[in-house]
Amino acid sequence: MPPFEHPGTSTSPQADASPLLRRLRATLHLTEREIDAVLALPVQAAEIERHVDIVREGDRPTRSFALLEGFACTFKFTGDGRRQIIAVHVPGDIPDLQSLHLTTMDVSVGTLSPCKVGFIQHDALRVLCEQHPRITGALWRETLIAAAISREWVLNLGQRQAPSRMAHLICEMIVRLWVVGLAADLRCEFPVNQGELADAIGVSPVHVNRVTQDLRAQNLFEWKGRHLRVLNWARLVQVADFDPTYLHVPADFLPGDGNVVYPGAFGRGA
Amino acid sequence: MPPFEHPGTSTSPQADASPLLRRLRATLHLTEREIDAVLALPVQAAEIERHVDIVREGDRPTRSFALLEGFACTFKFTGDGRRQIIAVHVPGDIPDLQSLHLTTMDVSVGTLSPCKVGFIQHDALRVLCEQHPRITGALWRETLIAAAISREWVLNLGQRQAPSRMAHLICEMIVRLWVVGLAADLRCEFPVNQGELADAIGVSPVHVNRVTQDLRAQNLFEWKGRHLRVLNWARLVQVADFDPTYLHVPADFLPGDGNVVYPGAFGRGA
DNA sequence: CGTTTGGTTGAAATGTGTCAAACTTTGTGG
DNA sequence: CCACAAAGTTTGACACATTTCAACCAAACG
Repeated sequence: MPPFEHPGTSTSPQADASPLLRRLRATLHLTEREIDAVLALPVQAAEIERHVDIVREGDRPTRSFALLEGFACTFKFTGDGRRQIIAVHVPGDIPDLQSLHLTTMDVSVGTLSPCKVGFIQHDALRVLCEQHPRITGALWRETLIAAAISREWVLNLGQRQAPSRMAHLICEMIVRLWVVGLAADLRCEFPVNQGELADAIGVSPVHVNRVTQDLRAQNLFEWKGRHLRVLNWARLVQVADFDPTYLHVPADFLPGDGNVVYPGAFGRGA
Repeated sequence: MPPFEHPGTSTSPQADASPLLRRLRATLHLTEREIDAVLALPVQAAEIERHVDIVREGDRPTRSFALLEGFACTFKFTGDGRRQIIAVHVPGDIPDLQSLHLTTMDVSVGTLSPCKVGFIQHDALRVLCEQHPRITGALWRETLIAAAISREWVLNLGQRQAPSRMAHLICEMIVRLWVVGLAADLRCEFPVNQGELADAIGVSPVHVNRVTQDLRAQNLFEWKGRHLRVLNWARLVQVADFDPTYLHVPADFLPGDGNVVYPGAFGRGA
């Protein structure tokens, strides 16, 4: 499938940066002036179909994009064609923000579902950063959280077995979607098939199938079509060995009404 | 073992930030003023023994540190006590720079060998960044490269088998050390034992032993004590499926005298 | 309604883990 | 400089999680 080229007729010429703004304001109190500056960003909106690459390994982009609606993922191939999904992106993310400072893409980003995205030229972002140091900090922070997530994935792939890996990915998705209001009631869109999940947790599609049945049998969640519903959050967290610290979300933004005990950095005795 | 506390008598009270400076200048031309600003940073030097934690998961540091000499690593435990080494740090790195913008550490950093480090208060870094936007960019870039490295580790752990994983880690170490002049002639310090290597590539120590013997038998490298010597770089790169793009090192800074063909982002036919 | 996409199953092959013991090297104190 | 302890490496036998292959089935789709 060809990569995403310049937006065609299906593209609305402009969009506002409000999802981006919402994201930044979640952790940082912005002044009027800063808010205006973000909203003044020239954003080129585009709708992109499922399973289309937006940027590819080797590209040298002059713009980044904010994911406004839908799901995307970052991935990479080994020399013999095995794909690893390295991150899943949810609305509000800026999946290729790193290209602002790293000229060559070392990964590809593609859509998992139909998406709405907003492209922003690097020049515009650079001006924004120069004039608003606190926004620089907030964007930098975004890239640091993305980095924290890949670090956790390293742990997940390196040390946990398939059932935990899978539960862990689901926990992460739920929390991140919860934060942006897309997983109220522990239900969410999850437009991924078993093969894609397999590429994300580093196991074969067949094994994903078996593990899924197992977890389903334990009544941890329902997953059908593009919809996911967690039935037993506390237990899922336990199976996943999930500690949300790495997501750097304030504690009161986490799902689980206070009854769920996350392992926590000090939960495993000294 | 207790974490690293306030530097004791073995600590020389100050050090200069020149290794840090060298790193920044590698990709960015700094002005006199910028150079002076970096050198003026108050750096508190300390010598730290092998196998000591410098920062721990859950900490809320008010400073970061530059690794001046020696090897360190970032790691994390699962709930049942399995350790994953998430990154290996070489001189010039700032392993916990993320704490500048993320208040709580989501990983630990510890020494692999005796190290010399230089602590820098976050306040000082923040002032530096405010006054020198290009230095902000360079530091941000450093964190982005660290992120790119963990992404590659995700691929490595998720899709490659033990022999490739191991070869890949060695290739990465060689390139990163080569860049800072510590792997001339494809030899370098590698103060890691088989158990630690196991934690880094996500396999058991026993299996590391077997795989090592295998790769050694193929005359790819010698590894004895704390010293590593690559005997067949081209072949090692091949076994590792190693494409150094993700390290974001200019091509002419790579080892291999031009005869080595790295797979490259487009080396696998489209 | 047929075609495509995605899910499910079983049996056999395999890479890696585990355990426990022996061996070798390195470091250290007498 | 030796002797001993500690740390690290090597081995074998066996267990097990996961892969592979191939077939079949079910649901979604146009």
